[in-house]
Amino acid sequence: MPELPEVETLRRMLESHVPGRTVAAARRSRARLHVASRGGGLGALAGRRVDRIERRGKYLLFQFAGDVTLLSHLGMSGRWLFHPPGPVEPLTHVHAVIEFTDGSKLRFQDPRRFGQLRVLDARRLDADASIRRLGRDPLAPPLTADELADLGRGSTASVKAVLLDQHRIAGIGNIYASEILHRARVDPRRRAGRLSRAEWAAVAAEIPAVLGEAIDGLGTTFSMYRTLWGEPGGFGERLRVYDRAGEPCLTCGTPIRRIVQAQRATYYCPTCARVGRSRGRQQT
DNA sequence: ATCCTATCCTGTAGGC
DNA sequence: TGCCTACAGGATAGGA
Repeated sequence: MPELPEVETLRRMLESHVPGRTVAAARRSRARLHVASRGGGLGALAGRRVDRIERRGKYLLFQFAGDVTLLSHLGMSGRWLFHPPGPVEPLTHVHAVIEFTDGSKLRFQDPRRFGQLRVLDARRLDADASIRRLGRDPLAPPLTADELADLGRGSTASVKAVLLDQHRIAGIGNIYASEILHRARVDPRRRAGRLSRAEWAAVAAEIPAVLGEAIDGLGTTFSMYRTLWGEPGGFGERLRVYDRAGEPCLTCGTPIRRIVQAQRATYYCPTCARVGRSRGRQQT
């Protein structure tokens, strides 16, 4: 479900409502998430005040007073929902509840259970292998064409696989990889090591453009994703290729093609990608 | 090292 | 209506 724009949307909403609140009780339900918690249960959060909410790639980090971090990954279907004081509707697949002293609460819901929740020592986040191996955030500051070319240099993997590799770039997922490459007019099947400097420059320009617009739209709701208030994101109607197989390209009218790479759907316009291939050879 | 495949889990949409 | 299959925004272990 969630890629960088969805997680960042959640982070901003959490950041404006949660810091300053103190945990009265936090518990994890019996139904376990696929990746088991390490470093103790959520009980360690009781009595602690939330200082701030951070993001690393697709991970959310709740920073609590006393150097305690709650790490959360939404997997494919995870949601954080915020509830003001008062009764809440019952929900299935709720794996964790954090109650604050004022009666408000956060619930973590994740039907597919690919999500993650871990309590970590804030001073030693790198002790967590998944955090330690994360590549750099593509937005802060924006990746340059040179950095991207370095990340892809010598790689025989597809350029789409490189964009999706969280050890290289932390935050781009399956929807935005297709959108970025389409707008950059790069064929997703190209081997990353073969891209020209001009192609990397186009990709570098589209990464912040696409991710930024998606953040402005509060993310893309394809099916599961909801904001902190349970609302869908608005960027879905601005997708140009994802889930549009057979529909006309908004640029040239060619039917959008769906292929499978590494068992995951990729969408692209074959005409736009071919036009982009010749860039740089036709300038003055 | 790098790349690719299979796997974890549940819900939903579409074909019959 | 029900049954079946295919597919879904993720990361990761293990094999080539």
